[in-house]
Amino acid sequence: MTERPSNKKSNCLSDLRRRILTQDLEPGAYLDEVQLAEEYGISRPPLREILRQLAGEDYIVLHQNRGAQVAPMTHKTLRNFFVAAPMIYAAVSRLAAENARPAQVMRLKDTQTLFRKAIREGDAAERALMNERFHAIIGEMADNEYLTPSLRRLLIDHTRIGMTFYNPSFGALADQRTEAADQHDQFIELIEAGDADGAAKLAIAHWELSRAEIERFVSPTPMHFELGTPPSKKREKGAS
Amino acid sequence: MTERPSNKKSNCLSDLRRRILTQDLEPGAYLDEVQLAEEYGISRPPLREILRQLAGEDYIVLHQNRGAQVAPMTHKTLRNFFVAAPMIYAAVSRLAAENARPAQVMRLKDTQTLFRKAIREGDAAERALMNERFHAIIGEMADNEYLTPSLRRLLIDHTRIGMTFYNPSFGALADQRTEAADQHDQFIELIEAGDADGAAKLAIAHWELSRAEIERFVSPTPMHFELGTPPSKKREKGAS
DNA sequence: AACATTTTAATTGTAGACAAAGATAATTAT
DNA sequence: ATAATTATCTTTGTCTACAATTAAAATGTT
Repeated sequence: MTERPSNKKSNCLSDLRRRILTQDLEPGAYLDEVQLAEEYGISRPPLREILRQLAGEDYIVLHQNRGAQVAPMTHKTLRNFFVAAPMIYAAVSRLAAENARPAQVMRLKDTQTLFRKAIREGDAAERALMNERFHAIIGEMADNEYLTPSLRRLLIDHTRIGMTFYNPSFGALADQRTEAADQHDQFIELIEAGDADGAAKLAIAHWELSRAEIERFVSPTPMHFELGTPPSKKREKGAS
Repeated sequence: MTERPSNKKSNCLSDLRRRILTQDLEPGAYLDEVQLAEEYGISRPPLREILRQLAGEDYIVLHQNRGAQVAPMTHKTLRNFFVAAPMIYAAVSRLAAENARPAQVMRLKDTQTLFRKAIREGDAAERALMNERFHAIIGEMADNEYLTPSLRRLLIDHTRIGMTFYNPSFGALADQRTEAADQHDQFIELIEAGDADGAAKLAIAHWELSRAEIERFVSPTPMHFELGTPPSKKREKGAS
């Protein structure tokens, strides 16, 4: 309420990103402009600008005269993800090791600290967000404006998939998370050492670990992705 | 003037894309909201939505309280482009050959017809746009939402670079363009035949041809990219 | 009672007016 | 005359109100 307008707006933007990444706003959910505008203390025009930007970043999809929808997960999502992820992750990690700057490495270490803390405390959303931030920083390090768009897109769904499959009662995943955190430490070391080949190789290993976790959940049961609700049918509000 | 509002808006969006791709709006140029709003017969709020979307698509960059700037070309542009382009183009072309649908192939052929026509008639802008569309359709065929973001980003600058280096008085480029058009025909054949390896291989060859053209112009003289004008200095209007 | 049609309500899209921030011009002091 | 400060103007950012479109409800018809 006492914030400057632009702060409220950027806060709204980052918070909507957060809510989509953590599945607080679920894939396929429809967003209500007036409700969100009130919630973030801004009027509809600036909110609509934010929705357009989120659409450009592929967090949401806009439908003519029928509002904004959180980007749905389709049956093709996982298959396409498996094709693109290792290629982009490896390429970005390689470039990050070549181009990383000390200030960026510091931010990476800070994020890793928060990542481990979230694992310790069993905070699924925070863990997913810090993992996303970790890899987004590696993307910044790569400093290649032609690869970051796909990396960002991958991270959106990778984070959401990670939230979907999160199951604190399943003990085997605890080991998986510990190993993932250890690999993050290795990323930091390799990037600091400028070891491009090592970073690319680690990216593949890191990917394979994540892939194994995903496949373990996908294989036995049919995928429980939300299919996007068609616009003409009854629309569920995401922020109810 | 007699158009329905939403038509005016989508027309504005696509026309701004066109003007940026053809360098009618040059890299680094600043855009005037009121001027553009008048030009396209809409008010500022919807125009600002469009600018946000274009920012999300990386056509332009927004600066807090100092307006929208056409995405600048920096000294790193070409280097990063050379790293990312062959990888993305090859991957996308491979997937296109695997997944292309007949209706898409038809659109590809139509675009190719327009592409050859533009070459014949020496229409540089139209040629650049039809080349962009051709490769964007291949991107659609690939049907992988994680690769298209980077492909789109590459095509923006590839198209702009093509316009920059376009020189109708230089005869050697005529051969280059003919060969590029022939390769487009080969793309169509390979995609229709579902030859993934062939399409990926052709993508590399197509890239090498383009790369050679670019390097021929870059080598002798220093790059004549526009560096983005810093916001605090006097700002040139793009649509003057 | 089921279906089609009309009426009502809710939501999205747009416009014009106002507020705030930044850049430029003018003024004053040294 | 030059530099700093103030004032003006331009441009961006936001809000409220209105228009248009779509979804839902109600009414009427077969």
